[in-house]
Amino acid sequence: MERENMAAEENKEVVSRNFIEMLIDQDLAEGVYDTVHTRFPPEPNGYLHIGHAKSILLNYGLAQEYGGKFNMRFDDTNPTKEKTEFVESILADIKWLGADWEDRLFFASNYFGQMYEAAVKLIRKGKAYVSDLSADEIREYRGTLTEPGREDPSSGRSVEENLRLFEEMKDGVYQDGEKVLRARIDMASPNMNMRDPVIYRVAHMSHHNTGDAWCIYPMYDFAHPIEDAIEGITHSICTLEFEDHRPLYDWVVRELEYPHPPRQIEFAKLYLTNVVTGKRYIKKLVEEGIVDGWDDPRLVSIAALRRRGFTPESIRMFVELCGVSKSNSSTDYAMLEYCIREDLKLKRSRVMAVIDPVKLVIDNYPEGQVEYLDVSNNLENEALGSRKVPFARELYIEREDFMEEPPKKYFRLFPGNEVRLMNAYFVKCTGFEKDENGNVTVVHCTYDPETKSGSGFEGRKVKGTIHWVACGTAVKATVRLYENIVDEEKGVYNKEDGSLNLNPNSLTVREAWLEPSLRDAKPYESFQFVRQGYFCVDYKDSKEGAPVFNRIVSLKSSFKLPRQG
RNA sequence: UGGGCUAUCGCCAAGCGGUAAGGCACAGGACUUUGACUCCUGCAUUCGCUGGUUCGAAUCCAGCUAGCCCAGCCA
Repeated sequence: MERENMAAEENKEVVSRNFIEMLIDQDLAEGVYDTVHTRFPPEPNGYLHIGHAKSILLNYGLAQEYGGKFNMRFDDTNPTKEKTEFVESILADIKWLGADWEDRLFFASNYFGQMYEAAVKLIRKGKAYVSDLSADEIREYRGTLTEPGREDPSSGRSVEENLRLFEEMKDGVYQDGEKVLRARIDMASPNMNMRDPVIYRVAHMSHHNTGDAWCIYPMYDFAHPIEDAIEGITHSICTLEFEDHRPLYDWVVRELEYPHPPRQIEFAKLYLTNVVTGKRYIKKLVEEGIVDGWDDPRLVSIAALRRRGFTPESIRMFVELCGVSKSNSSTDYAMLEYCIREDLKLKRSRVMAVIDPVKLVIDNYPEGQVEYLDVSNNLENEALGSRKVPFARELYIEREDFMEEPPKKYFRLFPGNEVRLMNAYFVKCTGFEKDENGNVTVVHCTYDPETKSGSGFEGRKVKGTIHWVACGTAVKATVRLYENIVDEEKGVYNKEDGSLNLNPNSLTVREAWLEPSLRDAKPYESFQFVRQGYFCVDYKDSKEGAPVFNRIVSLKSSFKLPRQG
């Protein structure tokens, strides 16, 4: 009995809850809500990036955790910025991340009718009025951060007149900017958002969803609480910059008298160190041809991460590891790298690929002989099975795996030294050839047939093991190695003009030799190239029989080769 | 004295009055068919600063300091 208790005690996971969970627990305990219903409400005006993943996974995760529901909703209240193509890409990205909105896909624009009625209700209550002020005048009347605003000259209109004017706005009587509907709150509020915010504007423009049905569109601050209330959202989770808007959010749901008003909770955005997320910067990179699109593997859009070879699991792990708080923070990119390595290490085959080749000739191995070695795909995960790898007299090995004059503690190939060829035999370096420039062209060695992998040979040990690929059967492939696109030393942004400090070495393209089994690797398929890292087949540039591999992430290494030359 | 928010290790982040979790990174060591992985070990006498309350403060109070957000008919 006592032992059981102790076991139970040990198994009790010490998981601390984030502050949002604490608030939800409290709401549930106090009976404010009896369920949890969240949503992800992007505006379809661009592609999603790693920062959005946090919001998506947080909202979806919370709904899951509490057995509630999660809605997908496009916050498409401003036709000037929105496009259908973004709707498609956003849905694809969210699906890929694994958040499931089931049958609850909504568009704010489908609520325009209800929003119009809501505005009419406010007018009837004397809580909203039509203003004749221009945008510039409204700004003037709003006051400044330290001075209160002034009463709008139009604010004294009767309910009847406001109703008529607002209907005329809807009917297209007015030009863009000629009239707006304002909420009547407090022009002297220290919170700028409460100084009679504009809640409806005139915009004669086709909407991606409603076409030309409307020429007036609600503003975010008015529309968002209504969207949440209509859908029965309980916890409307958004980012910190909306904190100042919460009083307005609450004002709207209160004045509109929704029975179970949603509650807004804010959290800090996810930032990654030394990473470019700004749309205008990415646009510039694309326009200048520095990257090959918004899904260039060096970027951190969801599409870019997917193309690079990141998995949804790794991103979920990353977001979880980052945690949720209200302090502005910037997570180290190394944490993302850790997550993808962690996710892939048991899932992917470990294969041999030589990305900077030099020839190795085994002088005592019969010419023309080819041996098919049985190689495990992943020693830590037998479920991945095994494959046949051809072995022959002439191989490619990594250029850095041979040194004429080795530094201390170098235990790869050098004259007189013996190493293991991974999955094959011990070989002893007997010599090498150089060209007229002094570059090593061929390394010579002899092998010991006794030492074949798996034979149980225990006669002697070697300190080094190197990977290889047989020349005759190797597949040539393009391999792309990435570094940070910005210069980490100088900082992301140039202090003088705000431009990006680019890293000229952000992309290295190499011709590599691969095991023949990789000839038919399919787009998005990924592998661990022994010692080189994890690589994924590019979906864009690979052709039949000629895969292009993106390096997802390199492996950690505690051995650094001394500087060449 | 505009308002709001934040401040715990190089980076995230627990902690909610009882004497500083965890992860990443980093550094040692063991193991190893790749110097990876795995496994050990180390890594905040101190919580932005200064006072106060208390037997006891990262936690409560006061005052300061620093950073972020707000003056769109964007979201």
